[in-house]
Amino acid sequence: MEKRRTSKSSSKPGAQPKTLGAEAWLSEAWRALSELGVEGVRVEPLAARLGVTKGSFYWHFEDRAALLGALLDDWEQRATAAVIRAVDERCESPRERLFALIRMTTGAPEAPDVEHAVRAWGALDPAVRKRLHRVDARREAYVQALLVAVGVDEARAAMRARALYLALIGEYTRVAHGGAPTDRATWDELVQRMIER
Amino acid sequence: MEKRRTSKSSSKPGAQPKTLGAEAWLSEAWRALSELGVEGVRVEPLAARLGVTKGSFYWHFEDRAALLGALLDDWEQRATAAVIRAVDERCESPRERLFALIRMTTGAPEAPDVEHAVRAWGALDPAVRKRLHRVDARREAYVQALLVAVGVDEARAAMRARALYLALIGEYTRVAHGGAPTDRATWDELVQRMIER
DNA sequence: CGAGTTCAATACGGCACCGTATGGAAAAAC
DNA sequence: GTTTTTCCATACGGTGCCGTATTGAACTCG
Repeated sequence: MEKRRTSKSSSKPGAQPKTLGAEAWLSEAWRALSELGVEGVRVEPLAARLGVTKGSFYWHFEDRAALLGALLDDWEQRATAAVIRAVDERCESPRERLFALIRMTTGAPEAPDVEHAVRAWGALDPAVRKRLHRVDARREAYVQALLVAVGVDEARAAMRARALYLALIGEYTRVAHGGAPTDRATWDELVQRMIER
Repeated sequence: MEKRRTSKSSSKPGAQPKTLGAEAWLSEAWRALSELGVEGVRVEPLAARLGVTKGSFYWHFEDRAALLGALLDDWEQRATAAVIRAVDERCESPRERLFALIRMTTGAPEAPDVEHAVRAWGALDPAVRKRLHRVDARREAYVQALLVAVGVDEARAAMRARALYLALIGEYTRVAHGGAPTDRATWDELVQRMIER
């Protein structure tokens, strides 16, 4: 038959499968994306690194575009919900949540590369732009809500949430270039300035 | 002889030359870079857009790498000195200069694309990273100096200069994706917060 | 054990691009 | 007016990548 891409193997989590699954391709693709950008996500080099040939790839994926699409889906899901949940679980007061949010997002070691790669990608592909907009809007709204909860009035909160988020994007970009991460004191200073009435 | 790349033609500024110069290639390369990223700067497509063939390109440039190098030189020269000079000429008080600086940098319509493209490029090429570091350091130092001149103490000025500059990078990234530019009020709010004692 | 299913190897045609080699036309220098 | 220089066209070989087609090995299940 010519039906492929069923892929529910993987024996059991914990036993490394001697046969590749789609996730293996995905994770290699993530590495390539963050290190080389979208243009670095190529089928044959990926295959070489995985120690297989293209034959495997085209069994798991329709084509290269399908892989890129899968990357986006993966990112959009994890980029927002996970962080917000973690912050909400860990802290109570909105003030603590703000500081925790900044610490988490600026502390994750591989986040900048991924984030920057996706953004660089977005400058090239309109489909990626849309997702970026959604994610950005969601994150910014969350920050704004925290600021309001702290006591900043709506209008100012919107402006400061934007400012904070812009700085965060800037930091991702900066670190993605190998720049030294901005230290906690600087972030605290900024957040503090944004919080005050 | 096999000596090429002498290129001092261009008749006179004002008369459009019927024959291409290196600058024509450079400006097309800029467009490609900002629209498509480094990987979009390819010799043959550029030639097609200029209505000539590769033969022309390899007369003016050693190879593709030389073109990319020329782009970097061009950028580093214009990216810092020009803006600082303009601001210093136009305003007197450091406070005014700060607001003017932000307005100029966030107001230039093609700056975000160029800036973001160079930064995306920097994530891939270590040689580009170095230039980025230099430029970033110079810009940040300028902002810090302005903050100190306004009356912020050194330590805080360093942190706030960083924060401001990060936000600016973020804005470039944002706008490069087709996001709406952040409005003046938001910038003024941020700058104001960074200025206050 | 034989048949189907799952995953990968091999081999192929095609495209886009790089860089080189060589020749030609038009302008500049003599 | 011939020679030289300047700039571009044409043609070529080479590479890296995409996607398809076909075959084959290993595992699964009857």
